[in-house]
Amino acid sequence: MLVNQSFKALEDPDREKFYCLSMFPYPSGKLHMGHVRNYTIGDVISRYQRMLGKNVLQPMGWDAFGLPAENAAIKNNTPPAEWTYANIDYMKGQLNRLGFGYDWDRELATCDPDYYKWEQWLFTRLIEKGMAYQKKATVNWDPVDQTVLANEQVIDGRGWRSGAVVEKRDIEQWFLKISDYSQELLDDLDKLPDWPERVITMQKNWIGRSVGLQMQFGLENTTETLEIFTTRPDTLMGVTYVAVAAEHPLAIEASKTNPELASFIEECKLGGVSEAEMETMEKKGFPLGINAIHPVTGETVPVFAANFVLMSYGSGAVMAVPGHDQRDWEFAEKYGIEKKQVIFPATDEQVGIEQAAYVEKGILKNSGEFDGLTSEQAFDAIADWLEAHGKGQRQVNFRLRDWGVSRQRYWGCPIPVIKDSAGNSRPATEFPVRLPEDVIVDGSGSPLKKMPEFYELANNEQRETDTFDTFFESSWYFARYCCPDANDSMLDERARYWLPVDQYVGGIEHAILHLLYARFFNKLMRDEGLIDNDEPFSRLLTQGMVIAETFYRENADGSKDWFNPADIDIERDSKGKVIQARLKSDGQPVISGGVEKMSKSKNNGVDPQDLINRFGADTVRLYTMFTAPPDQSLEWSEEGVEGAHRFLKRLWILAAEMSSDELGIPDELPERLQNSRREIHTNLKKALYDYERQQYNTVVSSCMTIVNNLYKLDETNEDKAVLREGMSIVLRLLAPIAPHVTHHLWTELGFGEDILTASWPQLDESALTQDTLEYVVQVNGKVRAKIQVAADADKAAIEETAKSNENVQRFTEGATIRKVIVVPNKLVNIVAN
RNA sequence: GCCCAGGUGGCGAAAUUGGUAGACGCAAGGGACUUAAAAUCCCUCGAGGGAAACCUCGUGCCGGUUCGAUUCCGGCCCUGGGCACCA
Repeated sequence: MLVNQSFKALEDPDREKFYCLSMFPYPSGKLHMGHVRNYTIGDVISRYQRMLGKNVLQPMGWDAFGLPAENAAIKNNTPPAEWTYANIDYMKGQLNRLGFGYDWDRELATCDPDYYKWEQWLFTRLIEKGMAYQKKATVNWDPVDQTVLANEQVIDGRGWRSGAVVEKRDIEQWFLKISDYSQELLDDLDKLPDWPERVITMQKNWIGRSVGLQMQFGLENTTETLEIFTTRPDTLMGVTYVAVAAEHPLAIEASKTNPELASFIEECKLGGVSEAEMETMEKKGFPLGINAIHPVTGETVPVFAANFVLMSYGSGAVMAVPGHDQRDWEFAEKYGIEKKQVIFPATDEQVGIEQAAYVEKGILKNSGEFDGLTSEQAFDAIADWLEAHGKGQRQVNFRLRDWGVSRQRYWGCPIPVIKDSAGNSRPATEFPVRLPEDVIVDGSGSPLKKMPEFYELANNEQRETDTFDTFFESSWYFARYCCPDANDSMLDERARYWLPVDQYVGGIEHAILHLLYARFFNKLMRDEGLIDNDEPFSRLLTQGMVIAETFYRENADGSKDWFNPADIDIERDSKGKVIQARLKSDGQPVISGGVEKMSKSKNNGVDPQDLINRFGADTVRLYTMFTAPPDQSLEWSEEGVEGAHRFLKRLWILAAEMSSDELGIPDELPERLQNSRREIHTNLKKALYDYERQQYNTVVSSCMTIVNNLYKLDETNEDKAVLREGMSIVLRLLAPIAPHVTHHLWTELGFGEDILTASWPQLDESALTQDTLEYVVQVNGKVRAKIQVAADADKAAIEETAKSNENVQRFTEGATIRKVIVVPNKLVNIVAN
């Protein structure tokens, strides 16, 4: 195939490389508009960099393991592998019809044993290094289907298929010690100046470094202690109770003699494990009938079991300060627990804790020897006291938790671990550990657990039947693209040539998890000696969602039927405002449900294939680039697509009426044509700037303005020369966005062989010069006039012209001019009163 | 609940980052061409007032800083993304 060769990337140490990567798709069936947008942005950047002369690599592949394949398998009775490979086939055809310049020789699919064998190998290395370990973790358990559910499969606390109330269950799982890299993952964010600020902030908050105090509360009548961490030691003297997880050993022990507590603990097992659910559910607790001993005062405070404390995070116990933490305040209010105010405002302001917790920092009172200290001073004083008394120590804590990579699913990479009859694990030694592909999935239990031919080994040993989290595969694919055929190692020297990725493009929804895991994996691979770079992605562009209007009718039972926007007619009033929407087929009204992310459930998706068939790939690409800046959401509009199509037609017609004579710009041009050239080059300047800052919607605007100006030109040879120059500029500016049309016109007009290898247009600064400039004149900040001033006029002359303007005089008459501000080349503001 | 964004004409948006608010496009209205329609081309297009010149108001809401605020600061409201097993 021709496209294959044009975009084949070879390592060439003599050329500046540019690795442009778009997040690979999950092969769900067919491309959706979100893919089209993502890959158009990536392709525009790749072609732009290529026209700048760089050695560009743009690969594509498939994030092929995942839950939807199992769901499709249940629904259609097709093996996940078969379904996945068929989807890959179809979607690859679609990508090619959109004209994306991929090096298909580097294509990879994560479900290919030649791919996943290397992550199995790496995982066994991590086990040997102690970077991977096993521990119990809580999952959503569907008691009817006897299966683990993803958070997405828990709807209102119930299993999506069975409808059964979901329970929490602790099972043994594999973890990666990402927490060992917390500090480096945080620090290295400073090495990423070309990442969006919001992504950096989100990652920082997610890693969540805090300096606090780890301390031990005693327990009455035992020698045991409770480990507790706090970031607010200054409020320690306000502790009035301690809360432990419902499944904390202390709670379990107490429940043996307390049936009410036992049933409370049972109740806490209901519901899912997601943080959003944990944080928004009603906070409940139950006293254990045990007291904890305050480490400083020695006073006793009651211990509660609480549903919002999780056993698997931290030590499963928290101290509670109702006076200065809102959640603790509400809990204390509910259970009649004492609230103690120990922090007071540093100002004269009177703030109590009767209505709500006082969460600000301030001055300590009611805190014994710490009275009068500020919160900051108290932090150190209390930490020193506890350290001196051996009851606690300062500690840096991270919110980031170790990454649980075990999944109790079939369609994933088998975890390469073998267990002996005693349950001891050892890493596998031969790779790949191949996933059987001819498998029946029925939605109950784990298919691999029902396949002795997979897990049974000699000597009574068994294979692990869990598979990896699919984030595992997507955490290193960017490196494998550099050397997808490396047979002897995970990566080879070619990875050192191409990495890091110069530009990564993908959805904002990946701002935290995927990007953090990929950064982590990059460091794991570096520490394994496979690559040298610290960070995988130098520059990041997070594109917004594709959204569209929704329309529905409500049925008698309250359910809704959703109609596709393509099947709706819109009526507007004389100002163009929408007054009514009707279904085309029956002419009856439908209700507008607002603008939402394109989805099957709201039936507001648009099929890219249909668009390509009707308008061509260039129109679809141009529309997605023009309608919104890449990082904002893009609202679908049929009329907008027609507008993009209209522009390409205008470009085509203008070119068709041109001659291909090579006319140069004469040294002397009439003022009319100097103005035309100034318009062209002003817009070229904007477009060059916008290409660099990746704001492609205004690149297209500038191109449209240039074309509008070219349409105004006359028939003289001088006009034709300006037209030819303008056309050569606009074609190259548009080439990365609409490659097919521009390539055709480029060769047709005799500009060159291949626009892809054409030189990037250069700005002619001399075309921008002007004899006179327009200044805006303001009086007290309000625009009162526009004046023409010679370009070389000095400040005094500009002021004089401004003051002498008739309308300006109207507004300054009778007032004293206090100040005149002149902003060069822009404006004059006269301050008068 | 917590973290992060974003709110500008009828609509998508722009404003080179503190200096003319609304570029470019869509929709709408008027006109030209046509027997007619489509296509194409030309004009109008934030709101209110005024023959006009021009004036007043206007960038989610309230307040502040500044000669000047869509842009900076403080407080609210709404919408969207993420919250560790969707990808």
